[in-house]
Amino acid sequence: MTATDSISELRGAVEEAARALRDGERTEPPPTLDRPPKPELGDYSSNAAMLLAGPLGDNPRAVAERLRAELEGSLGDGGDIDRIEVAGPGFVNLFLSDAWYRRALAALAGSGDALAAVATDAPERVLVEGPSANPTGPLHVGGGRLAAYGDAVVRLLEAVGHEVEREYYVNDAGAQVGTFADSIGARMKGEGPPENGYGGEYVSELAERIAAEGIGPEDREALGLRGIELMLEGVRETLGRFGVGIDTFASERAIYARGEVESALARLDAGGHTYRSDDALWLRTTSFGDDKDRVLIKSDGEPTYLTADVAYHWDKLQRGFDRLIDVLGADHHGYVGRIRAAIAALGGDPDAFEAQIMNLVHVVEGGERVQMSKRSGDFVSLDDLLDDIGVDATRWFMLWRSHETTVDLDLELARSQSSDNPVYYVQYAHARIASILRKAEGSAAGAAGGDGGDRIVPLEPGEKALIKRLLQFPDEVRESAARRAPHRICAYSTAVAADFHSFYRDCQVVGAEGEGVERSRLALCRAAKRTIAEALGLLGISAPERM
RNA sequence: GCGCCAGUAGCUCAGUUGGAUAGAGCGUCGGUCUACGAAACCGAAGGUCACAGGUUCGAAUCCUGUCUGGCGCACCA
Repeated sequence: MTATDSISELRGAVEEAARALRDGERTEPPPTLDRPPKPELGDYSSNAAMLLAGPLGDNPRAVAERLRAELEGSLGDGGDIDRIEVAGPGFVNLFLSDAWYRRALAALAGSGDALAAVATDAPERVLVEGPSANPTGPLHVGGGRLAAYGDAVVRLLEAVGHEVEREYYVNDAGAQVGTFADSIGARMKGEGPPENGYGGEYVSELAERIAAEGIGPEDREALGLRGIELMLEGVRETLGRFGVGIDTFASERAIYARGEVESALARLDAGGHTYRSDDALWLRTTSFGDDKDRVLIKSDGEPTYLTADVAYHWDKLQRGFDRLIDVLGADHHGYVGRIRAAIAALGGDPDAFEAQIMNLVHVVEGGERVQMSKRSGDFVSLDDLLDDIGVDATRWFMLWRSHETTVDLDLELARSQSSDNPVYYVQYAHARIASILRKAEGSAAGAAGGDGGDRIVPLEPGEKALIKRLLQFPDEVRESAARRAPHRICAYSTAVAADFHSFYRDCQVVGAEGEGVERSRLALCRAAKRTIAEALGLLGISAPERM
């Protein structure tokens, strides 16, 4: 038996009862099985009667009564329920027995991995691209948010059984490389940055380092290439330190070098999707839902950024991925229509392409926003942030809000190692449990293990609440993965920690009296500890044994 | 002007295939350490879910319109 079975069994029983009332016909959408808002309303609750009222032509409360009779038969025989009530507009509320809770806990304790049960029935090959920040400077906090998010989404997708690769697209071609080279060259000559150039302190350091390698300011190409190479090295180091693994770095130059841009252009041309106007080559993206057509080759003969990107996305599809997820900054959201259109024009499935738009992150200190601008060089780099508040707090504060909303990262809050800081709150719960388990190793019950299945003492409300919370984990992971919403995992782990702390206040664990009580509470502690660790693991955050 | 995102407690935000009296953290006020970690717990105050219509047994959630804020609307990347 696995952890989800306790919930799935109940859900199945409700669906079964609903079907019985409709002579075997299934109800669409399927009835819910939720936790009601208040404990007086039972352990679990279903809206099945309201859904059935229409088709059956009966009022919801009457239908609910019939459902209750069905369920009392099916669940009652197994001794799973204390009682069933009909309430409100027609909710069917289930009050579960201690026997059900003991079995649920045994199932939790018995499965070595809380996530074992979440596998999807439709695994996909997915490529997640991000943060793909320009290699003309170090990663800043915005890139860090893209990286943290992309990485958490990858972990979620892998947890539910998808086959995922992570890729970083390197813009190492085009005009910006020249600008970057000029900026480095200017520094070598002791000059300020050129107009629209890069002026950060790191450019000076780069200039020094590259000069020492014997490359002079006049060698523009070598300057640009080497500069980007070195920046990318730094990016890799930062990402590594941040716990973000990238499987492949895809080079824009390489896309050109392999002739993929030409072949993409040829394919678009052959499909009749391009035309010439004003000396430029245009892609008719409006045929595929874009607002206006886009230029592929400028009148000066140079391709646009879009052209390489189209070739790149086509390349990704050709590599056999079922789904492409691009993690993009909010300032790129105008871009997704073009890519979709281009994919369609190339004959691909535009729905295979999915853009996750990340909103901005503002670093706040003392109520004021710290300014960020790569051009002036006055920005908070991800490295600086990691030095300041550490990997765990950084990841937490970049993930705990929906990616669609802007987030203010309050340095003082993130730095504080106190109860104010939610990441420590969750980690503290984990460390506290670890401490209890260490203490229990000496006791007979702790050494014996087991799940307390022989327990006859009734369960406390705090124990039941925690068990229900832990049972929720697989659904939470599935939902978070499906919606690409790691912030839900932050909220969930906070809730587990809160439920644990309440349980801990009410229930003595080590040395608890009563047959099997200590054993069952230790089993609950182990399950809670493992769940917190796995939840934090999905976020790339550590779960310390001590703090 | 057009598009995307947002508008929920004093602040920061959760809350989507439509469910019961809308939640959490911070802040404020008041309690709890001679038992396993007080980095914790318990309680209180705090809401026209931006506004107006609509859909139905039921709307923060779906539809339409309006207002406000952020971002984007290149032969830049």
